[in-house]
Amino acid sequence: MNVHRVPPDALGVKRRSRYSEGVQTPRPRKKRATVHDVATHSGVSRGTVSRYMNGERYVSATAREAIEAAIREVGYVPNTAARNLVMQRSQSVGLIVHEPGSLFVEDPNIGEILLGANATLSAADHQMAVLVVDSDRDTDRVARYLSGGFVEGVVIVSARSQDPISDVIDRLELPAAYVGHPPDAPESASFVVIDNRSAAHAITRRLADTGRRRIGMIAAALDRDSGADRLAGFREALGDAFDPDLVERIPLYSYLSGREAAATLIERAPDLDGLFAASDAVAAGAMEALRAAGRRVPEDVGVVGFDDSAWARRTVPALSTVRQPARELGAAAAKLVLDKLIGDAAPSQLQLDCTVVWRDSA
Amino acid sequence: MNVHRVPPDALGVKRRSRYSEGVQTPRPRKKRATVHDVATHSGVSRGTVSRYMNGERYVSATAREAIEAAIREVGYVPNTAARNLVMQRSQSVGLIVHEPGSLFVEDPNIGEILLGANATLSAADHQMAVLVVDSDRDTDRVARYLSGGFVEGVVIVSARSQDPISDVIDRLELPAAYVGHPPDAPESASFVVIDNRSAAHAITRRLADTGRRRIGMIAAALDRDSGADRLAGFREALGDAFDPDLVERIPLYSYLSGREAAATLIERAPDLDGLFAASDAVAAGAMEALRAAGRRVPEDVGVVGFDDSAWARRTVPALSTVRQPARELGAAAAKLVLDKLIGDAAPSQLQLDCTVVWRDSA
DNA sequence: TTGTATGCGTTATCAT
DNA sequence: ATGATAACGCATACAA
Repeated sequence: MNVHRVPPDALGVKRRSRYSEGVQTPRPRKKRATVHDVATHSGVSRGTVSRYMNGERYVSATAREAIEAAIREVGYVPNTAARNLVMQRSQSVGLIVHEPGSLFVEDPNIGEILLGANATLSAADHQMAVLVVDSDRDTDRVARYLSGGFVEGVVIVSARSQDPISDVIDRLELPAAYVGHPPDAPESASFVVIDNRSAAHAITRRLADTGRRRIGMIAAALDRDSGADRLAGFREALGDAFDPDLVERIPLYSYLSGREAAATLIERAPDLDGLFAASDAVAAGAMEALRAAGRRVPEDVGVVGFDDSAWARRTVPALSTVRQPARELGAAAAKLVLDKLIGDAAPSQLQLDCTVVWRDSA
Repeated sequence: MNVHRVPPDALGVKRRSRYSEGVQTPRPRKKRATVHDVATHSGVSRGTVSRYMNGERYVSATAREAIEAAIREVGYVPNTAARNLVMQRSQSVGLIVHEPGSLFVEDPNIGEILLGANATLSAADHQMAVLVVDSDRDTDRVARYLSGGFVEGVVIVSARSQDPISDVIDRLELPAAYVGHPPDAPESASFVVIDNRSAAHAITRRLADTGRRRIGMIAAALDRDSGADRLAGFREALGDAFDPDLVERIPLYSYLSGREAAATLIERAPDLDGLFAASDAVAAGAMEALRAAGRRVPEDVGVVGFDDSAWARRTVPALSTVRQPARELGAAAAKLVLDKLIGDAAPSQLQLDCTVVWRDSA
């Protein structure tokens, strides 16, 4: 009956009463060799072995050789848990992915973000541990994990509003950096975001420059910064030519809503000749609707998307879109955490530029 | 000058001499409250606090209240590193993703595998930590991490041939389960695989049953079991009708190589009327090439893929393919590790069945 | 250059 | 029901 309590108020998460539901047979692990074993086998003291391990000077050649032989002999492998305990550092950083399952699988950026963060952390010799939060139970357990000294800092990808994990991070004063900007983000955190507004501005401008007169938009996720900023950029780029009737709003970035929205839009405005979709998935859906309505892309309607995801290369014709520097986002977030780890870098907000990728759909 | 040596022979990996390249200012962390603090503040002993934390009986109501107040007061959060050290368990399992970057981003199954593994581990209240191996440096660091008691077991996804990580796992006798079957897998490990051969056989058979006479294949990743077995199943299904000239080989499962390979193939064999692509991404690329060459799918050429990834539903027409139970693969692998953690389950090999999903492309 | 002793924060074993 | 005390494996200040 192995029950462990996390102090409720300290973490601010619903307390879990049990570590494990089932039987908890503590399986007898093979005993591993310790510094002590190496010391006795090599005839030196533990201190000297430790010094050897940490590469300090003042280890004689004879001692070194004896130690190396002993290590081989007993098969010594350092215990990092002990090392962490005494050094108060783990050389590792958590990366929290907080997404409903389907999105995690679909989102093309997430993998790149992981890779970018890992590359940066790796260069600084920090281990990245990805923690996926997929249920309330996960939330709870991850909170315990974070509080346990496993990680020295954390990168958060796509945090939710009112995310309990954010509370924990805040309370623990864990150095953190967010990719994206959750509405209720803690003051102490740093952020890396893309400049949605100016990117939307740029691609809309470019669409207009191809001679399109009646340009509409399918705006999505207006409750998030990303969605709202893309609409703002679109509006800004069009200036006086902006027509509210040409904007169709949908809640999520999805293929299906994109298809429906486009159908509605061309019915309302048959003279539509340009379309900015808030994401590539939306754009793909819209292109399908346009095709079904007998409009040719790009001849009749120019279509542009956002993300440069796998969708963009799959549509026919290939989609003109905005490339999100996903890898750089991950790298930058990791860098921010590392900075906080070294000195006490002030919370900062980084904005990365996107690039327009012009293909055949407009 | 913080240098740490991993005993070369114990781990069998190239030894890293330094933990970090740059300056290593050990940033003064905020001192966190300990059991000791809680004990003194509440007027009970450390033992009692520990018992309270672990939910054991024999804690009086008065003691409980005093402890709870003290915890709130000092903001106590348990230190898992210390807990791990004394308990010799971390309640967490590593999941190693060993992929070249691009593949990690492209592979639709990896996300599902993660989710499946996480769900299973989560149910057993174990934390999953995803470790991505993307460079030699990563290999080294992950080896250290594994040896450090951070994780009690490990799930390995898509291990490479001669993977140094596998050596480490073997040497540490870390309970492990592989998703997929690396050629030089250690005897001690367990595996979860899909039956690539018979799945390839089944879908090829079905393709032939639609009346196709000249059936080709784009075979990928032949250095892995998955790739080799799919080719074997294809060949087996065709029997005497198998024509080596109709097989095009590519190194990776990718859209672009699929497109190129298909172009080559129809040039070499213009009478091609059926095509088995080793993955959906490859199939999508192939369909693009067929379209470009003026062939209609499925009228002129029937195309089938493998994976039932997101690709399969994006192609026009929708792709007939083989569904990989990716989520179940992850779940099963995690379960195997958990079993080893509880008792000493013998290494086992699990084979999961795939199902043919027949859509419109053939 | 090396050995000794102490502490890191917890759990566990004894007493009481 | 509770309090002392000994581990856990390692790093390090200090003594030698």
